[in-house]
This record gives sequence, structure tokens and C-alpha cells, in this order.
Amino acid sequence: MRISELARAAGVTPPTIRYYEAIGVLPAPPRAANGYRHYGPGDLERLRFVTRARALDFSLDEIREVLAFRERGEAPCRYVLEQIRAKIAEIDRRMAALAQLKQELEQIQAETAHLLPESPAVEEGCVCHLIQAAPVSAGE
Amino acid sequence: MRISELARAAGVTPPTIRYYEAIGVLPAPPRAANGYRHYGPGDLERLRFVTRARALDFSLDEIREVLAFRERGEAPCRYVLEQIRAKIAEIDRRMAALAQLKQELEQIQAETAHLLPESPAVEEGCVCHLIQAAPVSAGE
DNA sequence: GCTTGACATTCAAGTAGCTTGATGGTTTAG
DNA sequence: CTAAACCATCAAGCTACTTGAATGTCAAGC
Repeated sequence: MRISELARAAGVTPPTIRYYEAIGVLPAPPRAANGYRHYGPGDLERLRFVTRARALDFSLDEIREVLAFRERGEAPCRYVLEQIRAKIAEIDRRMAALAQLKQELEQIQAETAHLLPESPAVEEGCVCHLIQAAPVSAGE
Repeated sequence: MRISELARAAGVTPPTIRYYEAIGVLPAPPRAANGYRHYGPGDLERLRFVTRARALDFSLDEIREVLAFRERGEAPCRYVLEQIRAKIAEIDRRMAALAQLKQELEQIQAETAHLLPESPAVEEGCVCHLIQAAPVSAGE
């Protein structure tokens, strides 16, 4: 099949596939006489593996490493499990950071909700007190 | 004060300050005879405003816009409140996505936890079943 | 007077994961 | 025969910076 067919089957765009090839996540496929890339079912499987791993928030570097295990005939499972463990920990950290951020934003909303509705006097000289009042804590 | 002093006071690095100046988030300060940038207390205030807004997850584009309000003598509060509303909605979306992702990762962990400990037979031909088994659903 | 170290300057490129655009060749349907 | 839809390559753009190279400036110690 040609690149757009493969792309449709995997739910990505042709440039994404060429990009994956350029950075070594996908192998360079054989070309037809006109230079068009020609893919087989194995390529679709491999690409689907990549999109699944991306959906699980693996980086392309990590995916390339997992695929390298496969090339060498080794099993990456132990490595992948370790990555998953680390990823869950990071998700917890990110969710906590987002929760704190949300709380800060909601606090600003609450503090100013009764001040703002149609009271232009409040806006004079505001530069802007909404953010002025915010803490500097959160920094990813 | 000089750039590294300003940087320390605001908790950023000198290159970050030059970057902010280059993209128009901070104004170009006057220079000493030797070409060094020279900053006053107002610059520190403005920079602190920027770091606070960044901590609230405003993009530099949004911050530039808010500061433009200030330059024009208008109050950005209403605009900022609208942004905050949108930002909270997006945080909810991102947290939901992260929660789903976490659930999928934990499911993989649970499904394989009893298989993996010291059983090399499982690893033969695994290419890798952990990710093979994962759904393709989540895509930010 | 000279060196050393800590500062300052500029410009360019790298980071992640693509997307978008320019430019041009190929194939296919009508 | 032409127009649409595909393919190719290369380059640049996106966010928010960081890092590196090459060079200039200044205060202190010998």
C-alpha cells in the first residue's frame, strides 16, 4: 500500500509517517519505480504499535528504544514495565500540579466575581490585580 | 541593576530575560556606556508579573496581550477573567485525559504483574504484549 | 601591568513532535 | 488533454526556552 493508505489505516497523516522514518522510528520502506514508498501489513502493525505507545504517553525516543529491543530479538517487557511505573508516578505529579493550579485560578475567580460585574471603577488602575494577587508558587 | 541581579530577584536566568525582550514581552532597557542592560525597579515588577502569569499557565502570547492592555491604559481584568475561565475548563479536560491514561497504565500493570516475576518463558516472543494489549483510544 | 574570574554581549542551534508551505513530478478520471 | 489528487524533498514554524560559541568588560590580586 502507499503512504496515505497506511496513514489512514493507522489514523495519522503521511507527513507524520515520513517524520517517523526520518528519525528512525520506522524503517525506510522499499520504493516503487516512481519513488513512491511501498508498505506491507507488517509496517501497519509497527506503526500501530507506535501510535498505541504514543497514546500511552511514551516519547518517540522511548519507543525507538523498545523497538530496538525487538530488532535485537530481546523482550522489552521488563523495560516497558519500568517505564510504566515511572509514568504513573509522573502522571500523579502532573495531576497534583494541575489541581493546585485549578485551585489558584478558582480562588482568583471567587475573589473577584463580586467585584467585577459592571463596575468600571474597579477597572481603573487595575494592571491587573487578578494576577497581581496570585501566588508565585507553581512552576513546572 | 544589571541583568543577573534582575534575574536573581525574579527567579529566572539572564538568557530568559533577553529572550523575553527579543519576543517583545519585556521592553528593551537603556544601556550603560559598555552596552550592558540597565534595569530599574519597574522592570522587576513587570518581570514578576510575567513569572506569576506563567505560573498560572498563561502563554507568553497571552501575557504580551495583557501587557498591551496596560500600555494602552486599558484594564485587562475582564479579558484575564475570560482566559481564566477557559483555562479552568482546559485543566479539567487535561486531568480527565491523565486520569484515563493512568487507569490504562495501571490496568496493564495489574494484568501482567502475576505473569512477569522471574518467568523467562513469558518473555519469549513478547514484542511487546504490554503495549500490544493497550487500547488506541487516548489521543490528546 | 597582567592575569584570572565573573560578569556582559550577540548570534545560532538544539529541545519534542510534529505541521505547514514551497516546489515539482505522477497518476488517474473524465 | 487537463484537472484533481496523489507522491516526493527540503525548509521553516510552533512553545518557551536552554545551550554553546566567540567576544568584550571590569574588579581584584600578584
